[in-house]
Amino acid sequence: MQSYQIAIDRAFHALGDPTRRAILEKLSRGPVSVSTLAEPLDMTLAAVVQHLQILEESNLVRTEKTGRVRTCQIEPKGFALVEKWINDRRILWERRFDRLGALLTEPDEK
Amino acid sequence: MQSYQIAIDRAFHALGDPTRRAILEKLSRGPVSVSTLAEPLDMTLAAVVQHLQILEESNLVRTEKTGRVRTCQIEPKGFALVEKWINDRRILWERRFDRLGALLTEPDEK
DNA sequence: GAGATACTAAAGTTTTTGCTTGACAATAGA
DNA sequence: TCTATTGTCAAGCAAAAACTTTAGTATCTC
Repeated sequence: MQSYQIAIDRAFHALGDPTRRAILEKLSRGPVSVSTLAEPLDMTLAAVVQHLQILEESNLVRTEKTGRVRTCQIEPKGFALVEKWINDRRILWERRFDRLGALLTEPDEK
Repeated sequence: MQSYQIAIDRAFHALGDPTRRAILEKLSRGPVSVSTLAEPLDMTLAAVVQHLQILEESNLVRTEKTGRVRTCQIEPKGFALVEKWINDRRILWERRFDRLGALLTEPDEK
């Protein structure tokens, strides 16, 4: 399996683009085909497919082809990774904040 | 105040770069100066300052200059925004999943 | 006040990204 | 079978992003 770091890199990079986030917003309402996904977007189908490849490689989207239509849906794994990264940071900075609070409320502690 | 959409765009774009995430990782352990932040990174100080500007504009970092040294620290607002976006998506796709589950466990429902 | 430190600002270069184009494959429906 | 639909692939291009260079300014320390 690919390293945690690479997976994090891919997921955050994928989320960095507004078009890809728009795709994810639509997919969170339910699975749709590539051309349905492309329709409201002001770009060619080929461009949308490229975005989908990036989303799939970062485990934010899963796709499956049946006949000639590829259906796309949300894949929670990538999201979980991103949330974990943020949470890990928060744990660190909140722990610091707690220590600071303790220091301020108990200034005589040795 | 800037629109929610612009704030989201900035925060996700800022998090998309690995160097900026490395900066955030360091800052979550506590406030540091710009040059301390730059030291382990394989780039010039000027480049780090540019990253910091982006992080500050996206409310992920707050900085304050005292004398000649600028001290940087985590600013939770940007993180909260990102988490909210992800959570909003999850609410949608999990609701769908629940309905699907109900449909599968109670197939005779009219 | 002289030198060292800690940045800042602007311009230029290089790399990456997002997108298009055009040519093509596979499947569905008449 | 022929035609429209749905998607794929690879090459190329323009804009954006990341980074460097150069030339500063402000402040600290001696």
